[in-house]
Amino acid sequence: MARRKKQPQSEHRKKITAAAEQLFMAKGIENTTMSDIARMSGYSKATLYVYFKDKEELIGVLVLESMQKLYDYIKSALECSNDTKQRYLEICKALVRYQEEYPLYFKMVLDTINIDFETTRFLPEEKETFLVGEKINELLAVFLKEGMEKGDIRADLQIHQAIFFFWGTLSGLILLSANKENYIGQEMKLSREDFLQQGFGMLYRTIVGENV
Amino acid sequence: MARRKKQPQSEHRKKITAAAEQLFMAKGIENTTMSDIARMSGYSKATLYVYFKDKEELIGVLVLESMQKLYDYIKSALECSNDTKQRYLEICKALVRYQEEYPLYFKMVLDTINIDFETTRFLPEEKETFLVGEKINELLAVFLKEGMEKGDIRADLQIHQAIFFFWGTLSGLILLSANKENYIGQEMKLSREDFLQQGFGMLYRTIVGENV
Amino acid sequence: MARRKKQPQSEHRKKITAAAEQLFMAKGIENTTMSDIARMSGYSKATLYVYFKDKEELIGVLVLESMQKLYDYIKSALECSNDTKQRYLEICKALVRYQEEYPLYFKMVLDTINIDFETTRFLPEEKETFLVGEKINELLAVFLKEGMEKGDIRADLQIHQAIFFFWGTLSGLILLSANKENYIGQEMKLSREDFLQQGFGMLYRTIVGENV
Amino acid sequence: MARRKKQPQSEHRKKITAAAEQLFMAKGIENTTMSDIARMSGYSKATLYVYFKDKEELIGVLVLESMQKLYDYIKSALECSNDTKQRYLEICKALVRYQEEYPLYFKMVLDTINIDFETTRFLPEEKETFLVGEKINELLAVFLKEGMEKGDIRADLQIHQAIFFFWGTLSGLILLSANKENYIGQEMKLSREDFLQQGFGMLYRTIVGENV
DNA sequence: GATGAATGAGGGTTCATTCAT
DNA sequence: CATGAATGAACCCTCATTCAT
Repeated sequence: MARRKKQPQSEHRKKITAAAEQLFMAKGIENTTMSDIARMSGYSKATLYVYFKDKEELIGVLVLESMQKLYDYIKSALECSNDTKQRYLEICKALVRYQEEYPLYFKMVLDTINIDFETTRFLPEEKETFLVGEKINELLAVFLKEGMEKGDIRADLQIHQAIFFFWGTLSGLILLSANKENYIGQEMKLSREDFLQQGFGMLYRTIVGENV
Repeated sequence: MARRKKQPQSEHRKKITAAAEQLFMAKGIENTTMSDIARMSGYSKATLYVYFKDKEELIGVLVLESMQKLYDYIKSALECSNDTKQRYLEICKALVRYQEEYPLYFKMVLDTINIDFETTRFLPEEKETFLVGEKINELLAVFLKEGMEKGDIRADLQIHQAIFFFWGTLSGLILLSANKENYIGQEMKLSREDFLQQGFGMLYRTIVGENV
Repeated sequence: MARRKKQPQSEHRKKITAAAEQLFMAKGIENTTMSDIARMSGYSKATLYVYFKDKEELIGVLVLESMQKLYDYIKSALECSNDTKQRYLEICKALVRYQEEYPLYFKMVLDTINIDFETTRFLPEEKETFLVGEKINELLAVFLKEGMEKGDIRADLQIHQAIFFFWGTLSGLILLSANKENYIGQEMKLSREDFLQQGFGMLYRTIVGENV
Repeated sequence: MARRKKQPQSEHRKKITAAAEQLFMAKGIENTTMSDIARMSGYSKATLYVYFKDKEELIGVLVLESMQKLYDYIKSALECSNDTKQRYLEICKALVRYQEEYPLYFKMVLDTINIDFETTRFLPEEKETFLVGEKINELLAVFLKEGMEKGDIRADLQIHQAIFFFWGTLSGLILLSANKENYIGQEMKLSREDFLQQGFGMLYRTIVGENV
């Protein structure tokens, strides 16, 4: 799945991505120039191109890394408890945390990734990102199945569908609450956290099983 | 609804926005240059600046127009029927239609609009867009209230919260289904439409009243 | 000497030049656009070109007007008194006043006007400005002659030369004192006025006659 | 004298400033575009921006260089002789030469430089230019003092004042004679040189001492 | 005469990218 | 491997000016 001689992330690549990360966060991806990254990472501009094919690849790597973090977050979330609802809420927290740490990639992941790998040109990193996404989906599938077995979750639930349903609704909720935090605070008498908490609760009810 | 110029939307502005619209759609906003727009609209680059202060204003006008369309869609949706569920589903359809017609603005509206008008610099178009958004929210508030009165919708629902909940979840769902249409088709045996239909249904259940 | 149908400055032309004047003063000539002038004068941009061939002509007219003012100032200065020194100092004051009122043209008059009318392309206004300049020089010539006759001014003075000498030195002094007013205040303990006063005095001594 | 880059004046900067110089001279600063400079210097437009932050800096460097030349000229002038009058005339010659070689900067130096460094934004080059100007003033101060000690120059002369007096009058004279050379030739029967020579002589008399 | 409409011809500046060394 | 040096290709925007009406 790898390509570039994978020195375990060549130290150099790490320094560069670290610098890029910081700058992307501070000024946005579009507003960060390769010069900026060169300056901050301590390499020359040309050297950046030794380690990365182009700016796109650099971004791709960062997205991939963030996706791997998300995988870790969700994995941890599932290990936190055995209670289905508890675990569900931990997953939500993981997503919130991801959005807070990587606001830029959160959107990208929802937007462009997971494209048709037959028809579209794509970076190897994108494919890998997709694969990590798949692994996350598997994690979620297992979680749902276990919940169903316990009777905590509706038995008639279509697992794949539910996963997508949650991806969509949860990310939509989180994104909105992030972008309109002020507005939410003013209109309702709710903090972002409380608003999300309630939203998460409502969504949970859509899959909740009979025996609850 | 206010226009700066006397001319009832000076034809020219229309031609220009139409060209811009098309190009934004095809290549994205960032990748569309004023030269592109000039070429496609049949005007010279300089003429563009006669009718629009700058690229930003052009975009702002387009977003505003789309928002007004969305308002119309939702208004129509509510007039379609008296049945609460029916009306809800029509609203969802309106959103889907909006996303299909204005995929670019759909994201923008969720992202950046509704900013703090005290602290941030903003275009008059942005403020107007916000105002139209408010009008949409009022429409939705009335809809929910009526549903509650009929007993179709839970009496304990916090209206403002519910509106935001739906903005977030519905748009998240629609966006996801748009971006990953292929993937959805492959993974599940579902068309985008069916997937959305089910999703809309699940979300409706979160607010459904006792007497149903 | 005139060309353009001389309605005695067509009212319209006056309004336009007045607007231009004000803007040139406030923002500099280069930074004032024809649009600015149109807006401020209440005419359309195209109308400006009905009354003036181009921006250059507009400037030319303004310079000419200023030159005519300077003529008036100097004429008045000479009528103030019969004492040669007194009159000299009044001329100096006239120049200072001119520089203060028309700082832009002061420089232009010294720079570019009075060109070779055989070899160079020139505006009719430029020629007229030149002619006013000549009239000023005649005024000064008479002044010097009268001073010489009274014995207040050296008898061996070459009149034309002296006039040029004073144009150069006085304008140099005035310009410098205008541009470096702050610096002068700090370095010496002198106001601009006092510095100029002393300078004018020193220059006067270069032409002063025996019987003083 | 300080250089930002390590390269001992990177050859490239020299080529670029040389091209700019030539073009500024021929067409004026405003009418010279970065494209012009690129073409003439043999670099691409983008390369210009590698070596200079922007057009302003390019100009600043040129002005600074010219100022340094002027310093050299005046220094040499003072070393030419021990006779006060002789030295004075050499200084005048230095100024004339400077004006002939750098007519553009001659004006700029008199116009805008020496600004308040507290209140105004300025380029490092501008500050340096100012500093060279100060060094020139010191040279002149020493010259005047020596002349006073010898009794060649009036003992009651205020040195700072005199320096400014000469800056103003000499530069005014030189500028006028440069701009109206033809006119001078026609009106009087004098070459520019002779006119200046006489003018310099007259000005010298304003400071000449008792024992002459 | 007055102008609304339109524009040609640039302007300075930026940036991802390349390549010889 | 690392980079200094160089650039092509745009980009957004401005302005004096023209011309049909």
